[in-house]
Amino acid sequence: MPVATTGRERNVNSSKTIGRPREFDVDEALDAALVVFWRQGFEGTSLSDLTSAMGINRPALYSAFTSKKKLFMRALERYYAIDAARTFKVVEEPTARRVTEQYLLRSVEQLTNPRRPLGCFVLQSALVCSEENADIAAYMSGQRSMQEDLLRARYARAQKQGDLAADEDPASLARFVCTFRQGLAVMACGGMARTKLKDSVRRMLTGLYGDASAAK
Amino acid sequence: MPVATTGRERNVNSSKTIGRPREFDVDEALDAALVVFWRQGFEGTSLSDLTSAMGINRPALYSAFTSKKKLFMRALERYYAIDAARTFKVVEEPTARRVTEQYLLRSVEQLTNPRRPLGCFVLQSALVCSEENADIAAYMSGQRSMQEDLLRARYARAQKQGDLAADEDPASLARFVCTFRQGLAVMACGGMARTKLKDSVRRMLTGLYGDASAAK
DNA sequence: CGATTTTCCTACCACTTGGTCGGAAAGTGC
DNA sequence: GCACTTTCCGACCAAGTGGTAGGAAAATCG
Repeated sequence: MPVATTGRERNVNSSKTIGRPREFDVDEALDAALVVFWRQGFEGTSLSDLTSAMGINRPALYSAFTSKKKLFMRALERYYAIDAARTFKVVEEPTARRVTEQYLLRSVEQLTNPRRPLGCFVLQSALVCSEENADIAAYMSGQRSMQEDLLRARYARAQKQGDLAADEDPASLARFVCTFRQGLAVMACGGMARTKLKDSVRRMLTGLYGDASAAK
Repeated sequence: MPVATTGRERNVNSSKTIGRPREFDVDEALDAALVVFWRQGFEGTSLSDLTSAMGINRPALYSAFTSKKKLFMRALERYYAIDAARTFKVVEEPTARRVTEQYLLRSVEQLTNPRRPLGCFVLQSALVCSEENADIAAYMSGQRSMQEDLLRARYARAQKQGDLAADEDPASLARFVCTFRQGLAVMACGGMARTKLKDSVRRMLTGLYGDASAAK
């Protein structure tokens, strides 16, 4: 469930604001922060890493984003809006099978987007943390399981509509698909090529639906 | 390829060493360090976290293990020797199919060992890192791909022996199995129950080998 | 016993961490 | 022009980081 709405702030270009106008674009700065968190993880990213990537200085960061953790949460929102939106839309596909196929194929596209860091922000930005930041690791884990919930709900609906076998367990199926997709994310993070990931997806779909699966 | 040999140091109980005897057991301390790195990741673990868990003070740590990174590498060795050894032995199974089945089932056992932190040390201790520790993240990524190499070699041998279909691609198969196993590791790290992981493994094996797969 | 070797441990090091203060600067409305 | 509002930014903060120095302590050897 992407948290939606990026860019609440009035922008530089919107005419007539009172006080000195902000000299940087909030969304651009946020995107720069997102990329650093994505590459180095929450705990591997220092305030200095952030400010130099964002092109602003420390007090500007704090006045715009309050704290490192809040900035991270804003970056997550932006990730959902910019990078993950297309993947989440697979629940709109007409059949359960199409949902699975498109979920995995779009995941691969997303995980190996050449214009972005490799892998999955939700996975690698905070898989584990020190006690001090355990809340963030737990939050990200919750975000991951929400993807599973989304699929489970979609499969359950498909079952009601007779589009999924009555003896199938939607929760188990969703869990299985998500588990595999997390594996794709790990491999993508390690630099595995898109073609190889797609080959694995092809195998997965063959296992689920038989040889006649569409490999796009 | 587990790096083997833990415990090169002369131990407290081995009689007659010159100089003041060490007051802590090196392997016990190493194990305590392993657990902390496992739970919090390399960058999420501070020297203070380590010394308090190991029950020693800072100079003792440095005299025994040289540096934080070297200690981490020693912990990795110990992980292979203590936690992963049984999983790696699956290559000794008689058939390719048995190798796959046992690899996944033993992985689940290992990932949810109730006497250990959840998940996979090799995955979660350093999935991504700051630039300063990028070497560690890269090293761990290499360790993960060595698991894939191990399986690929085993499948290739099986193919030579006629135990794996001639038109099968051992590299692709190994990649697929390893990708799924990394997914299991992520889910285990997030607290997914052993029974649910085994259910996913059952699905995976059914997809690979058909319904008559042994679920142990 | 004293000399030697090794470990233990308090105190310390320079540097980085996340975060803030307060005045100068750049806009607005009147 | 002047009051007002907001941002910019150098300087600063306490606390924590990985790592070390150096003397006291505990063992062995002769």
